[in-house]
Amino acid sequence: MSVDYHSDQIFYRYKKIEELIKQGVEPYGEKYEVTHYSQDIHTKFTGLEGKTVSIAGRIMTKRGHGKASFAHIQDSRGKIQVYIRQDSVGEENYNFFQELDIGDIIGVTGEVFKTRTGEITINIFSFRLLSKSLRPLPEKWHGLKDVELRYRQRYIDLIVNPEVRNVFIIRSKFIQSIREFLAKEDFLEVETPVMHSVAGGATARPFITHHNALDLDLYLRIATELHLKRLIVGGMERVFELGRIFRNEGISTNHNPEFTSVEIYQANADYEDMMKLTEELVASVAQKVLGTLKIDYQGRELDLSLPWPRKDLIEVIKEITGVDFSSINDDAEARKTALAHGLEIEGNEKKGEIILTFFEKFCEDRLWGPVFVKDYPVEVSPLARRCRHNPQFTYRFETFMAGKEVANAFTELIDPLDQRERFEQQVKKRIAGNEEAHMMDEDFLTALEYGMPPTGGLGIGIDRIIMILTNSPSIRDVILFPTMKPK
RNA sequence: GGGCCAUUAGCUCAGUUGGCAGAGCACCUGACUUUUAAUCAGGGUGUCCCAGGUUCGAAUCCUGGAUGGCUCACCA
Repeated sequence: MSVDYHSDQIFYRYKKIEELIKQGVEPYGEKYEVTHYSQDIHTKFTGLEGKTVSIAGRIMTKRGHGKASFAHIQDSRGKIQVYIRQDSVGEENYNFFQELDIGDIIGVTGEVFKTRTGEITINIFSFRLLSKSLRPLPEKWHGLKDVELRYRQRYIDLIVNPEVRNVFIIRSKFIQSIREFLAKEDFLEVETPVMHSVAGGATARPFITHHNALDLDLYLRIATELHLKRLIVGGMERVFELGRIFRNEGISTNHNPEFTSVEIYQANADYEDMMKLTEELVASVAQKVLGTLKIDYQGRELDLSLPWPRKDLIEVIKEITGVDFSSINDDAEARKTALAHGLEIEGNEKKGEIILTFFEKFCEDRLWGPVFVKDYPVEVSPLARRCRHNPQFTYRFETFMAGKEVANAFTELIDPLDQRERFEQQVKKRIAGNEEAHMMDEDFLTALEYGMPPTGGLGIGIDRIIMILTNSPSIRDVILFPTMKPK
């Protein structure tokens, strides 16, 4: 048997397993019939006092007092104290219980009572070892703090740090509530390919994989956008997809290579409708999951009460930097302004690109929000419809909360001729070396050529909103297994 | 990819000027029949992240590397 007992503690526990087997005790048992969760016993104590209950969970603490012992058992809902005494289970069983270790999973049956110090407790009269733990758990008082271990061995983090479990419960409820909200609004959840022959719908570098039988390189999707719009062409007037997307870029407290988005498309709608949908969806789901619209994020309040303000991108830049791009008329002048503000430029940027850079560098992280920033330059919005009053801009907005971009939406570009021109502009950038620029997607253009109804589209970054709702400083705190280099 | 910081017992952390490797919890031996971070008596269990170097002597100083965190760049 190959057991890594590099420490004495693992060695002792391994010896215990051998001893158990010798005594005919199964160290890895079958299921235990449970009647309650630990939480039930606390919340329904009045009705349960004196009754017999069965629970199963992991031993988290142990306090032996000679011929009686206390322990805490943790299940998915919390912890409950158990009490066992030799004169109620017999000497043999009692000695066996004493041999159990912190970390072992056991099932217990006993009577609910309250100790003299007032703690709700189960007085055990029978129990069974369900799973022997060979490795010692981190310390009970300080828990597991080493962030590397917390991410690499999230299961330990979940066992010993209850607040971590809570983050992921909120995450699950949040996602479930989004589904419920959209279903109620008649949106249909769909699943589109994760492997794409053209990676489109966003400005990002894709991961590449390979299909052996077809001898074909494929990209992992960087967005769900273009397939969902094909479905709008197909007459599915309200669709959404909630799922993982992949971008082959840097890792930071706000970026993980794989992350979760929900993209929502609604025919006969525009970006004004998407703003309403965004604020209603986020606010109602936050209210449901957290019970409040006033959120504390890293010591500062974020108020999600409706309506959220709408601001023009150009106005936001003017307010924060003093630069008025509405009076800057050509690319050269825009570049000069960028240089004057210390931005590094290559010399061939378009005005629209400079505007976006200005916004990202000087404004984004100062938008506590929630706020909708709207009307983005056409050069940086190749899938959005041009504004009627100014074709240099598009009906696109991004939503900011706590200085983070959490949503991106447009009145969709449905004109196949304009779309082709936009793709061609992107392809030029690709050829010039910009690996994030969009690829030409002929198949998508063909779909548009059949006619796509006027549509509003919206993408929401689930992880970032969950960061905010759970007051988490890093995206890795809301992803169960964040991307790590192998050790 | 750049900069800064971290890595010492299973976990959380000390470690002074370069001079025997430390504490708490956990663990081991024993006592204890309502404890609450149970208590009491005894026990240190270690590849000081790795590889070189300087030195009589390195956890400590130097060089290179690994992993992680923060940050900048890139992005959402």
